[in-house]
Amino acid sequence: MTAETKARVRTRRAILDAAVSVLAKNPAASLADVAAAAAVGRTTIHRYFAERSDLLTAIGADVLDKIAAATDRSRLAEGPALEAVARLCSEYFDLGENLTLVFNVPEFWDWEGWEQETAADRALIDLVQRGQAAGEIDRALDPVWIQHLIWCMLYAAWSHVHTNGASKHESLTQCLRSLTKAIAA
Amino acid sequence: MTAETKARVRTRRAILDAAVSVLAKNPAASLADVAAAAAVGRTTIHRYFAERSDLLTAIGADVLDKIAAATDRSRLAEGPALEAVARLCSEYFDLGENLTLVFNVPEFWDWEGWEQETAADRALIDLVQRGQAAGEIDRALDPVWIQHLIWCMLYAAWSHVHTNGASKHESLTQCLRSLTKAIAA
DNA sequence: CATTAATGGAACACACATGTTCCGTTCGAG
DNA sequence: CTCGAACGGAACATGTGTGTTCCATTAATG
Repeated sequence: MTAETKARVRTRRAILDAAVSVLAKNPAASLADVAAAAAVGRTTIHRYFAERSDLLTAIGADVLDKIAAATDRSRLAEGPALEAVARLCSEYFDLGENLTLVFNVPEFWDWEGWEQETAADRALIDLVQRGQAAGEIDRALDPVWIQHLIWCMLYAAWSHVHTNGASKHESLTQCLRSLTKAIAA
Repeated sequence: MTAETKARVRTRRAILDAAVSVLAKNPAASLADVAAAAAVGRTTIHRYFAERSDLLTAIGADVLDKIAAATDRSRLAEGPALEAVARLCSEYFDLGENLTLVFNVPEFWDWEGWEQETAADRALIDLVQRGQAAGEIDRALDPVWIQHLIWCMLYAAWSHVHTNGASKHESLTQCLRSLTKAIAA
């Protein structure tokens, strides 16, 4: 018998998903709110995550996994750099609440998990440098700034959807057009 | 004798400034934290702002004032549209913590104060439309999206300073270059 | 069917932010 | 100098989130 029963992984997922959804909209939400959204008792949450910080850490790790998966799907090494950037942004945009959560929840601003450079970070930086070497991407822009810019523009795109009621597709289109022009040579 | 003593306006300013500084870094900071930063007793804060929400409302109004002043200084009606946008961004960037505060404190996300269109909003939209009519600014981009984009890129610039230790000047330079290219025709 | 894992809910102690009251002290205008 | 405005600090009541314990119930497994 595995230590991780099917039931346990399912409820764990339910808690994580609900927490992402609730906290993305209200960073000050209580665990009772998360429990309600997950259709789970509040004590059950404490069974899986002893303290609130443990839940947040688990969420962070989960987001990192999703970012890694989205990066892999983007096949950054293939084709023109600008098109690869566009593919990556489309994938990242689909992270939805997982993306806005990182910006909205203060506990993630200086989270330890971001400090260490991930494979996804490395892949993006490499892609930008490849584009700069090939003359596709503006050499005057710092790759780290471009990385920062991409995340913030994706956040802007989602923010545009939520506050101005723009459609997801239209918002992403405007975002990609702006971003591509911003970093092009 | 005016109802507003010189001493009162000074402490009021001290509280507001301290609150902006503290809350920009930690949106969950207590009023005791604000009081300590303002070198003021906690009860004094309640003398000026009965409830926490009153303090936040006052901060919002103060930020709106600063935005209006910065917009006026930018003289958006003069010169090429792209240069006017750059002037405006430089002024807005100087708002510093007043800017990041609005992004970081959840209470401001759906604040009533933003709903009504201000003169600054109108001036920026008008400027963008003027630029589009003159062929300086990309006609395929929605003016409201551009407005959104400007704020988010300024936030990105400050974020770049804080997390990556970039210099303020260098960060603003990269931001302006990216933004100008992004919205140019 | 029987046993065990998994859950829900009540109850509790604890910590902390908030808002208020009260009183002594300090500062500044007249 | 004097008087009143402004302030600081202690104390208190309140509300709320957190983490824990305990017990009854339900679901899954063999």
